[in-house]
Amino acid sequence: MSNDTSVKSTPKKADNTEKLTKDEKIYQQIYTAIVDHQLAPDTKLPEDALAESFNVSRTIIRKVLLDLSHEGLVTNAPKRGARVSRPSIKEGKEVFEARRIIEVATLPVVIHKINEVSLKLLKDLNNQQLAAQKAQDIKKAIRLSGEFHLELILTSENDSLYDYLRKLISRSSLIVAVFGSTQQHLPSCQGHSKLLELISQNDVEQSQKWMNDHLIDIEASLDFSEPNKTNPDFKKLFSD
Amino acid sequence: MSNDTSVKSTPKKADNTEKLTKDEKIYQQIYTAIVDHQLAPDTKLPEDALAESFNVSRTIIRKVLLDLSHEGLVTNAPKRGARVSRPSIKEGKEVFEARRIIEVATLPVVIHKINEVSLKLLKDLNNQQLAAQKAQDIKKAIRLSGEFHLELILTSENDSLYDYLRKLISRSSLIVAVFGSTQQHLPSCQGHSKLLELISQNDVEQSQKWMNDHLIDIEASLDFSEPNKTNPDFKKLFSD
DNA sequence: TAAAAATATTTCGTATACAAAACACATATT
DNA sequence: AATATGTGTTTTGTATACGAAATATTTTTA
Repeated sequence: MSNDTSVKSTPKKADNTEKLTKDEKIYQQIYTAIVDHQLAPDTKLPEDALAESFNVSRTIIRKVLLDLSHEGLVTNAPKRGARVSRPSIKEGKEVFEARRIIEVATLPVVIHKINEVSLKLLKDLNNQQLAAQKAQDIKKAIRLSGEFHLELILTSENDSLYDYLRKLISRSSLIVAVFGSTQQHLPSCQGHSKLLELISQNDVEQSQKWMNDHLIDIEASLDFSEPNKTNPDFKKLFSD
Repeated sequence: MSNDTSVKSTPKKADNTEKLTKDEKIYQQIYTAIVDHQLAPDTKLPEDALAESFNVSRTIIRKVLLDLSHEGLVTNAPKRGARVSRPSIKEGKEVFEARRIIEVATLPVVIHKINEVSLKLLKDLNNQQLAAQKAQDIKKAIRLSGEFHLELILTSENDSLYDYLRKLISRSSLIVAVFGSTQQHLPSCQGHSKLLELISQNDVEQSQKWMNDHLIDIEASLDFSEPNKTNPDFKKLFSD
């Protein structure tokens, strides 16, 4: 299709009434399956099989996989096909460092430009997230948390930054899939309530400090210590 | 090819000895033509014509154009083909705002991690740029300036940020093509010398201030006032 | 039996064919 | 004359075919 709508380079509200072309629908389905952890890292994504299950030709699938690789969710190895990306420890740390830099440095603009409508939307998202947490629906809570961070930067009215943060947050889902500790430390029981308060008070400095700590908290809930599961340590495994 | 090497998602030195596949070579050629202003914004990029001139099938060209659209250099309109992107005024301002945010906020990491080797490389790049400016080779100076900014962020050792800044700098070239004022204000006669000095002294605060001012300077050398040439004002044009 | 070689099978990379949409131009209509 | 309609051409979207590389399987050999 070669259109760039499937790339979602423009921030838009969840206006699901808009028509999606065939490849955009397929993109969305695979995208969702990956960030929702239904497709685990390293899962092979063979063109033939996908083409068959979506009833399209490989041409379409190849385009979708290429788009997903630009999003960082899929890794394409020449001549050996696409797999769901498995972020390395280094990549995991880099993504959170990038998020800290972007999200903290954008807050002054956000606070300067935010209005009542956005603030209400953010409060709604935060309430939904708190409800999901109370209901133990971790996945929903994580998704809503991501939406909150995105909605926040949307108020900066900078499409380029929005687009970049969207990619970082997508990749964060993958990173949680790989490095999320089993005991689910579940950071931020209070969600983003405190941040909203600070933003309402136009407190740039404290907002930035909160955001920085918040992202460090999330990162701290991950376990970057274990060796990458991609290369199992056979020596240790079979030494007896 | 569906490989992601053509996307250049990993920072690497200008190691031109590495083998490029056919589509990567084509990508590079079109990429260079665009950022060097040999292909002006809005120039149509018909698949057939490109396929013929590169002696490949449209399949390859479509992949290259898709990659370029992810880079932001090409805009793909469904069913009506690809064109060299013409950044709007809003996009132009956004790109420089994003650059300010990224490059200023990354400086603490850069200063923390920089070593003698990178510093020497940066000094070389800066000297080359000054020489190019003295020789009135504006295009070369601009290219070297971009390489300097990229090399700088490379020292932060964050591939994701590097990748994003690379895209922003590519798009900056396009923005200069569209909004660069004819009298070439030529900012930063001293290049990046002062910044290197501040970095050597580990002066985070002053470095950040310098970088912010520097990017504002560059932006100020552009003329965002004129109406977008894409939609010529016919009424004004033919009113006589 | 285990490693190596040969063969078969799968999967990817690319060219090509054809349908459908967009475009350009000529003709008709008011 | 300006807009509208129709027709032919160009260009894009998608499926498919085929060669080539990678993977899996079998056979051979030590």
